[in-house]
Amino acid sequence: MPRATKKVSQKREPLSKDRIVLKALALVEREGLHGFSFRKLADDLHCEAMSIYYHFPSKAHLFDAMVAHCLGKIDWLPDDAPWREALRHGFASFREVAHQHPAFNQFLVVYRMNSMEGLGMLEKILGIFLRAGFSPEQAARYFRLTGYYFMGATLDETSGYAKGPSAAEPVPEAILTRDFPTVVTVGPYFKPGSFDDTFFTGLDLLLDGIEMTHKGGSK
Amino acid sequence: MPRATKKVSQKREPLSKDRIVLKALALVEREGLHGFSFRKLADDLHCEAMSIYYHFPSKAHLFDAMVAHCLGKIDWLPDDAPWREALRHGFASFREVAHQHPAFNQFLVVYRMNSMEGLGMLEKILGIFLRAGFSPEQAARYFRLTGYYFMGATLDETSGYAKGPSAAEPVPEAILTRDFPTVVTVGPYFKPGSFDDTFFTGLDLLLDGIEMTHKGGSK
DNA sequence: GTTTTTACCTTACAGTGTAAGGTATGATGA
DNA sequence: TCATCATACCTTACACTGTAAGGTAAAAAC
Repeated sequence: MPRATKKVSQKREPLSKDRIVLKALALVEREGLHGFSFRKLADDLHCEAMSIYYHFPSKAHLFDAMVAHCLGKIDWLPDDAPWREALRHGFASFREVAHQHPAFNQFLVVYRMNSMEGLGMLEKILGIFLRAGFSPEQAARYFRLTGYYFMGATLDETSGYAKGPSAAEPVPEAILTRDFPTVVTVGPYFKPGSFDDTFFTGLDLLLDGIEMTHKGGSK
Repeated sequence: MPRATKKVSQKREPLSKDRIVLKALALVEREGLHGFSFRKLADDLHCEAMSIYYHFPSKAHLFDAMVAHCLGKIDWLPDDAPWREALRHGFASFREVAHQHPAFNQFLVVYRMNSMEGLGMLEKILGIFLRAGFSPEQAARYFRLTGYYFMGATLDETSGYAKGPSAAEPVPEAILTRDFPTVVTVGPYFKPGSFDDTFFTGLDLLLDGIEMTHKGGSK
């Protein structure tokens, strides 16, 4: 059906970047990344689509602001905290933010952190490694390792296999049990119940490995 | 500019699923995931957009087939290979495929593996863990850990920070050096030169950790 | 020789981001 | 007080998207 062309003329709070960003994030969660559009967002805001352009010159700019909003919610320990705790805490907080916006997280993980807020996050994490005494080269490498793991983890947790089918033609149950017995056997353990445990197990595994090169090498 | 409405009537090879899939993958690499469209694909195939619908009932079905094509190119060691080598080899091969299709990889990593080929991949990896003597629960967990890392790694390698700006308003050089000194210091080490090293360092770190629980626990 | 199937094309439609330009309201300067 | 200007929003229009509905020429099946 076509969307309502005439709106009831009603009092409504004026637009603002913050209000638009919040409604946009909510819309993405309601309709999915794919289902998001300026028209639907305008409906939610009780305004016309083009009014949004007064506040954001393009969809890309709006999405930048949404990323910035999410990154801004990450909690970091003070700079003098021990590096392992600082990393664990930062990643855990980031992960919580990702879980608050599962649909938007699909955008977040492929977002290149070249905005002010994105660079701020890089600065935070790289700073933790450098202050811990790692060389710039080590910092870059370990940032990558932990970042890889983190991105993949939140991505899978928010929109992976456990979230149900995305293939256009999902495999029927009968064929599943016949052709993929291992998947069926292991399937029950793919439930979100163990997400937390699994996540921190892997993160600690990586941090253990990183800590060992630290103690052994540059001390 | 509008695309040419009249085509030069010329001999051309008939359509086929394979030909469409290959051209579609090429188009995604040329124009990006965002720039892909059935009209452009039809131009490349020298046919009309709707002709593609004879072979694929929807864009989702076509993209499923593209995923299947990519997954089909992954090389796996025989079932009797040692589990660590089998995993390393499979992931390394998958990674090569991902690097052959960097733009499409953005779709691949968020793809839920519920298609025949996706489940086939799950079956392969879970099988490696089970044959190695891990319990189904361990298999699920370690599949997750390694999978998280792998997905994040290929994602960052194919479209991460090192690939240049994606933010609508990238931060100017001057502000970068002023506000993000750590990023600037570490920046040189973010070049793709060390991708291979970094990837296998992290993978081995995880496999080391996994191997230790194996030896210690269920032997 | 008739019918059916295959492989493609034409047209049309609702929805997309957004360029171009219009308009009501309030602030500012004379 | 009146003209001017900026702000905040809206209207219209355009080139694009995926795809539903239906048409058509050639090949295959009977």
